[in-house]
Amino acid sequence: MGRRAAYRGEQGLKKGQWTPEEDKILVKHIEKHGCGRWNTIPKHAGLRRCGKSCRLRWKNYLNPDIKRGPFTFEDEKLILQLQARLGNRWSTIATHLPGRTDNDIKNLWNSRVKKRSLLDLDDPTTEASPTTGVMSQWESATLEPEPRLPGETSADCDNFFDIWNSEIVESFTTTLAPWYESTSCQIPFSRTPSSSSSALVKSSTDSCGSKDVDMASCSSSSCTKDDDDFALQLLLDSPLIGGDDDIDMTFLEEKSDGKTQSPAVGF
DNA sequence: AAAGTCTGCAACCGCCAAACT
DNA sequence: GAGTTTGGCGGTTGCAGACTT
Repeated sequence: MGRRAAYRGEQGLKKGQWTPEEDKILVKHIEKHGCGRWNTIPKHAGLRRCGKSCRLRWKNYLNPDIKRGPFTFEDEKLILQLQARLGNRWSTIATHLPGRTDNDIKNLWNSRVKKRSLLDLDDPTTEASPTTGVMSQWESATLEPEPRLPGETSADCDNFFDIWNSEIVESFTTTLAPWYESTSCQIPFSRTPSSSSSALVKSSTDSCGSKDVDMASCSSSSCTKDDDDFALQLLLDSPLIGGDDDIDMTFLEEKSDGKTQSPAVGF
């Protein structure tokens, strides 16, 4: 799969799809010499590519550390949470998903957002729903690059996860109750007592057309895609994330001793 | 079976910041 | 300190395969 047919760019540099031969040359060179100065690599390796292109090819495709295959539900949930917290800082988000590249995450996000915005357009009744606010904020987050948070470190992100794992899921169920009741839905998630991480369990009944699925007893591999999609959809639809503030989110700030900075999309 | 449409994703582009001269 | 180079990032594009009609 490639972006465009290979062609020669300026100065005889090749662009477009990488061939298996080029891949082999690049991998061999990096295995032997490491990836130091990308601009010198094509010259030394004998590739007619720019350094940038080599770097990208290695980083997004050839690097053996890259995890391939579809994202799990947990991965997607994590991305959702991180995006809500960090905005479109894909490289930062990628550091929390070992083996996943920022490009993969970006692609996943873009396809999800695209899907969602089309759904919203198709269904005018979503106008009054909290979902609309969520999506418009996500989309605006895409359009307006969030300013870098000065001095933010991965430790700050970890702090966020501590908060998330300890408090948010609980708050998720309690805070959302009024909304789900108002929409005749049952709260779709409850927290498993034994779970230390952010395990969410779909309730066994609901009035919104969900199926009876116990997410806790269901590994990502044994769950059907529909189930995963359904659960993710509910997260996406949650008014908790970025809604227009009928919901008190101050517990986040209190819990984090002021470390939690105001999020890109309204946490 | 063919044509049209959709989706996933590899790769390019432009911008920015850090490092180097 | 100014100019240049390099690496990194996020946004976007468009091809190819999957799916639908």
